[in-house]
Amino acid sequence: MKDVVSRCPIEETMRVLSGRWPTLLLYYLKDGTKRFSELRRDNPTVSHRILALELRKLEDAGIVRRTAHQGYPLRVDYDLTEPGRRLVPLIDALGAWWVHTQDDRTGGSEANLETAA
Amino acid sequence: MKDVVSRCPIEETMRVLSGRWPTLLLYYLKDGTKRFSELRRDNPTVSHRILALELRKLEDAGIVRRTAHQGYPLRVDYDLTEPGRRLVPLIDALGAWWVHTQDDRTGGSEANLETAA
DNA sequence: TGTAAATTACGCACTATTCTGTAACCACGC
DNA sequence: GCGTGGTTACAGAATAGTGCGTAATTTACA
Repeated sequence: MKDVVSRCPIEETMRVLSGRWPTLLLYYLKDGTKRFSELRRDNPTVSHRILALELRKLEDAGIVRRTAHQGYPLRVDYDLTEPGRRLVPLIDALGAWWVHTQDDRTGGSEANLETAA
Repeated sequence: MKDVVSRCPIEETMRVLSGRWPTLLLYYLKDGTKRFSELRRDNPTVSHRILALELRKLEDAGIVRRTAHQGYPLRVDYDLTEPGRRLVPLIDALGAWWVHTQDDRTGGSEANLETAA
């Protein structure tokens, strides 16, 4: 459960996307470039340590690109890579699945789809 | 961070699918009905406690249906519900995304798509 | 003019919480 | 006693949060 490299692509993908933060960060980054502090403001419940760790994980996975500008009060930009952008609609589809499923349970006939755009 | 019901459907979906086992179980169940012990054999690295917990989680989420036959040496069947079956192609798409992404890194021009059907 | 404070993006150490695994046990019918 | 599906009790591992420190520079203020 440590360095087991599975050959299963789904397992590999879930290794990166599992947890609360990865998909949320994808969600906030799909609008464009964000700075570290902006991402913290977007989501105040994540600690800075975890945010840094998660961003690094996404960077290692090739989903997010980190751009550090050397300068005075320090400044780092994050944005999605091409693979990262390709991931966005898939994650949106998962959200739509959830909405659809809840809809089946609570409502019934009248669809009240709120498919994330 | 305990019983916080988020309004974000993606977060809700990931709450169920996060971790190693949910997507794997979906994968094994997409072929049809399986018994508890079959799922253990399919995936020997999961402990039976965790398997029971994960199956219950998926059942609560409405993804898996549990059918207990009362009888001699006890027998329980698991299979996917309708929402569960709708989830399968989305998960396959995540796998395909991974394959594609790895392909971009190692290979380059010639696409070697293995989009799971 | 000197000093303190704020800013930004973290790293490190420590703690708290959560997850996962092991082992034992239950019920049942044979 | 065996095998089935499942639960509980406890232990260890993984994950998450808190708070302090750092770098360089600007601002706050007496």
